[in-house]
Amino acid sequence: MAAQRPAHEGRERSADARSSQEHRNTRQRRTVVEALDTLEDFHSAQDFHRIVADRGGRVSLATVYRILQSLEDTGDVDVVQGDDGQALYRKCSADDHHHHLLCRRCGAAEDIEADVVERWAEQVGAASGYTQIAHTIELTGLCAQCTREVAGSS
Amino acid sequence: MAAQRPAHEGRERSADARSSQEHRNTRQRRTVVEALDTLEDFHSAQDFHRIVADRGGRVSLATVYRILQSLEDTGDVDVVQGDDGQALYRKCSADDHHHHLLCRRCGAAEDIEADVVERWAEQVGAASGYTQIAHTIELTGLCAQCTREVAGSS
DNA sequence: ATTTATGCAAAGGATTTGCAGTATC
DNA sequence: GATACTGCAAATCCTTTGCATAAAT
Repeated sequence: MAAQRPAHEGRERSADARSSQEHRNTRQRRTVVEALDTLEDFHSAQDFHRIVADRGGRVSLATVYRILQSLEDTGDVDVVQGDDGQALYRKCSADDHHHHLLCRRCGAAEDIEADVVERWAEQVGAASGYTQIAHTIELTGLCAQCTREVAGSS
Repeated sequence: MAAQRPAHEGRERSADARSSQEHRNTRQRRTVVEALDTLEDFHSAQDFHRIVADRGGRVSLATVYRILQSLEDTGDVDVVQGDDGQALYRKCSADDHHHHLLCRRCGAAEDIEADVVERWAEQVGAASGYTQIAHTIELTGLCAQCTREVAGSS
């Protein structure tokens, strides 16, 4: 019923409620985490599977899903729901809350901090009597590069 | 690849690029649209199918999907991707661009206009050299009612 | 040795599509 | 009557699961 909601809500999570569970340090887990660390932007589980495969890693799709899910539980990845309904994962780089600006065409991603919006969200929520406001904010557009390319070909 | 993007982008759509196509006025279309008009908050296609059925309407699931899709194209519904990856539809009450504040607990939804953010989005995008900025902004929280109820039971 | 993780294949759930039949314009 | 719309069932796509096996502690 509720709409999209990224792993990170507007609220901060207690710094100890995540990570360092008793996960077994398997090759596939290491492989996926490494891929995750390498990539800057959001990718689907299927993407990770392919990416890992391209790099010579061999991890079954089901396992990729399981690992990603486990990382989601421990708060080590950000998750957003893609347009087409597939879940997109990205390493949780900063511990602080932040948002993204994605290029619709090439997938590039930039982090953007948004004090303004943080405040705005709290404000609007409060005005309607809502509490525990969390927000999902994603900006998409065409990066400078793609803007040029698109202009050139049209 | 790109992240969630609601029916309404940050851009305004030309007031005539939507609605009033040459859709045939079929019983099933009327039925679905009526349900849509009745309900205030977001519901999945499957929800609509069931709701319509409960009211005695007989519209196949596939058709519900097709109608909802067509309404999306004409800009007559707002669409957001639910947590579990299912698309949620709601009638587009206002003609202007707006966002939502949803209650995580009871699903209530409020419209919120957000000039501030509109401007902010443009600004941030431009600062990074991005063009054609679109934004997805969803606020979730606990409505006043639910806030009370939750407080009472914990 | 125990216990958790992995692979594979099958199962699920949401959404789409092909096609023949039907309703609308 | 032509054409768009519907229903049904099959087909996709993403994701989850059951189960036997392999690996980690």
